[in-house]
Amino acid sequence: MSQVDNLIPDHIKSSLSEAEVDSDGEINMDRVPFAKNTIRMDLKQIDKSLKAMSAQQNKENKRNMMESDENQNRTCTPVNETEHPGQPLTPTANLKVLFNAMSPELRNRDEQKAQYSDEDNNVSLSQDYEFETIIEVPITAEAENKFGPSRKEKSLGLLCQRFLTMYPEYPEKGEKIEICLDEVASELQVERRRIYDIVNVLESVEIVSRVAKNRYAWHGKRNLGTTLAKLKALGDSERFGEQIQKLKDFEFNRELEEQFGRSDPRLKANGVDADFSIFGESSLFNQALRKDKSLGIMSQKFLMLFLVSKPKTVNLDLSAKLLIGDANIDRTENAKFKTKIRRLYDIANILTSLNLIKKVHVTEIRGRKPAFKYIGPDIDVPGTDVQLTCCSDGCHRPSTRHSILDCIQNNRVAKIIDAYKESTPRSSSSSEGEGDDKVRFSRHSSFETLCAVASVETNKLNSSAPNSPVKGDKASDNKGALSDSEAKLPTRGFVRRRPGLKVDDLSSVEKTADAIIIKTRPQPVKPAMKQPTIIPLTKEQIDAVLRSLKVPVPVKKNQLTDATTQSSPPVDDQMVMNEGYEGVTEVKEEQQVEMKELNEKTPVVMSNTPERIGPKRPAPTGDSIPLEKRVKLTFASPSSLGDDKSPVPMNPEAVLRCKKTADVVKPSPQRALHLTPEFSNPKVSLVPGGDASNMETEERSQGKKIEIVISESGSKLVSPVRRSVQEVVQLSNAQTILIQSPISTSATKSPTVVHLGSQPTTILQLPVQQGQQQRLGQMATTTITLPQGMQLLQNGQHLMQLPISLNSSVPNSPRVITYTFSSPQSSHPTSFTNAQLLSNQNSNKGVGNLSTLIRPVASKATASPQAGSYNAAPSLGNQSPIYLRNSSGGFVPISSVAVNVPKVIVASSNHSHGDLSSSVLITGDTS
DNA sequence: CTCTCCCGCCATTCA
DNA sequence: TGAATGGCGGGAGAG
Repeated sequence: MSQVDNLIPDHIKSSLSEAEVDSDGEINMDRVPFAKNTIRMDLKQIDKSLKAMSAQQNKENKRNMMESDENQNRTCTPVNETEHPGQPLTPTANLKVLFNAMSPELRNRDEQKAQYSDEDNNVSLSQDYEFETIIEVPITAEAENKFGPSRKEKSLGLLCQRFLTMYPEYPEKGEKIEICLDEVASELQVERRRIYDIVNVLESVEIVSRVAKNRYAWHGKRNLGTTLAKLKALGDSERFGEQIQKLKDFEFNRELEEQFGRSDPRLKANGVDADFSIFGESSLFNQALRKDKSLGIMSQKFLMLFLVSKPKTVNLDLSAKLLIGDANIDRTENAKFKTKIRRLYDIANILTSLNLIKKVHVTEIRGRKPAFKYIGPDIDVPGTDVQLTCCSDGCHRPSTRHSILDCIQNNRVAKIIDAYKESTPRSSSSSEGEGDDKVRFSRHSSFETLCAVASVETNKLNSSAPNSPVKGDKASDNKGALSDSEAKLPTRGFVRRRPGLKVDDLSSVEKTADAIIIKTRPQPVKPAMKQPTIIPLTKEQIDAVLRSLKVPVPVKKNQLTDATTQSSPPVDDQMVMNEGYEGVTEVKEEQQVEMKELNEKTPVVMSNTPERIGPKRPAPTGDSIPLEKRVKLTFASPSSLGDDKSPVPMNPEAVLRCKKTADVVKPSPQRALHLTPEFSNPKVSLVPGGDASNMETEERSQGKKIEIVISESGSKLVSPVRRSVQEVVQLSNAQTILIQSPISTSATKSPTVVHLGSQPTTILQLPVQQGQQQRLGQMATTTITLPQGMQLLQNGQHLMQLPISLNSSVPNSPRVITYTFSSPQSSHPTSFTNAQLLSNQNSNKGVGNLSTLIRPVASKATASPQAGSYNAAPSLGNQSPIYLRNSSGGFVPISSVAVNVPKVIVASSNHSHGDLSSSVLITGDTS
């Protein structure tokens, strides 16, 4: 140490804090970062470097001061810092030189000392920001790293934070704040290049918007909620959630193979191992153009991934793959991947500083992985300050190279706008925004078009009235064929209606061009039962958002029912309307029936009343119906039938409601059909803290929700004629039944009755295909997922308890697991072993969410011949099979059982996902 | 070693 | 045409 000590000039020594100088005057090099490795150099060299640096720094400071005065309002080109080779001009460059000369810490201290000795304290902050920071940092072990412009201190996130502190988070209405990039760069003492990075991301969330060269308008976070909502709507419309889920399945399966040597056949059968070119098909994820690689657009896509994911956690690898559009990209070799990761780090750091995301660690099969979790405003809950306007400040802003929300340069948006213009002659009356706050920033040459678009959007918002021409046209077209206007719509989907769809027990029916809403009796929404799954936007808002983006949305006849149709994950289906939204208040109270159209490409009506649908629905001829459809229905429970508070008259018809997003020309990317969405569905709605009695009450008082998913298999491995139905029946806030039954359209005639809880009678009727699946080569399975404790009929007489004993080690050793359950009425315990980790994609926040599915593998399959291709069956031994009873009095034997174990895959640092809820998956023969 | 991500070259876009 | 932007990847700090 003494040797090193001798190399340190006295003036540097004196600048060291006491913390680094021992009582005997000897420098404690252990507390001087980098000193050990860098301080061995000639004193003359050090002094020379210091002098050069000091002189240069002073020169730089003077220049900056002059420029600062000069550039108050001018747009200027940054000084070319490379004009002086060998003579770095910027502090950063100086420091780089210094780093080679001596410890940066020592150098900084020397600088600080010189700075503060030569100048008074009136030096502008911009001149000595770093120094000031350094001076005031207490010298602690943690703070040591902050001495000097360490790498962390120069991080983009920190820089962004400093940027944000320069302007009000929520500026007053009408307050116009302009940003000069030069000033900011000067203020923050960074290169312009870094400012561009920050501004681009801020622009992507509409915190700023560009108004002219070198000038931006500051909006703060006033538009943040709206922007996020738009991103979510766009992501939903593009069904990115499904894609993400598919990719997660794919990744999970691959890891499964790597770790355990086998993948899940069902996932494979559902196409999870299909190539992921679909990620590149979407224009939103098309990286072909330079502008599509913009940091801002990338930021929006990145945010979108969070907004549509369940849970809102994604890792960079997954994001990069999605953004690149190649799931098989080599993450270690591929330069493209590395670059993408770099950019995502940049974005993530900025978004982190915006408190939109935070870094977490996710434990997966292969271990702990870093990831980011969305922590921004929850746009899934009511109360979100989402305005009807494109932007909350009334400024129709999204017109930039760096926004996928750009409705000017986005062709699809433009086409939609044109279509609306053609079909809707209207005078542009603007009601958006606050009249006194319509600040429009004109940067784009197509500003006029921008205004036109804004007007169109406004009209669209206003056109929610029943007499909208567009609506009328669309609504009148209910013959199953595409109307001209529909065909013109540049949408990804198209409407395929089923005329005359009827559903029993409907309290109201809504028919629109692309949607059918089936309403049943209203059921009172108990405050305590408010679901965590709330869609914050009204239908009008969603429509407006979708229209402003690129997704044609149905024009509703009755807006009272529209708020329920936002495409969103099943979790969010519990729609509790926000009272703050006028015109939808009634809906709020009676969200009895929800038809959720999850697949925008295939708006096909599905009903659980086969006898009515069947005749009007042509028998499936395989490829005759290239549609995927999901319809979610909620049926009022008998006890609630008398409480009809619905203002909507009963109407025994169903309304097809589906977004017309299918691309008529381009075949829709095939979608995997799997249980994932349902399993992950927080719609299970386990209310934390809710007790059993409450659930029981709810079970009786509330209606059941049935989600029917009819989809053409997205897998290349299965027959194209295969069709499946998934039904999720929410029996209460705590119980969900999921039945997956490949059916033909005429096969939904034999509902299965599931006996639940204390309900003595029928609770659920599920269409079960009979005798069709084998002929059609379909997977003959009926899958029911029951939460822990749910009871099933056994032999049509007994309720069978299915207690699941979970071992905490299960998640870590999924290969060999034995589960045993028994019926209280039966002395025959049933067990199965050799369960297989099936899926990890369903980790959701909240109690009862499922992330990992364990199901038995085929080794002990005892499936009956009717079990078809399904290869999983429990070892039921010699005991009597467990049956599900169908409505016709027959019984459907259960052929397999699986268990949903607690979510273990995703574990944030606070372990908020470590619930031990579980459920049972029962597979039965459908014949 | 991998993970992060700063840095600035230089291509592209803009005015 | 020069200035304004910003894509990109080398390479180094951090862990």
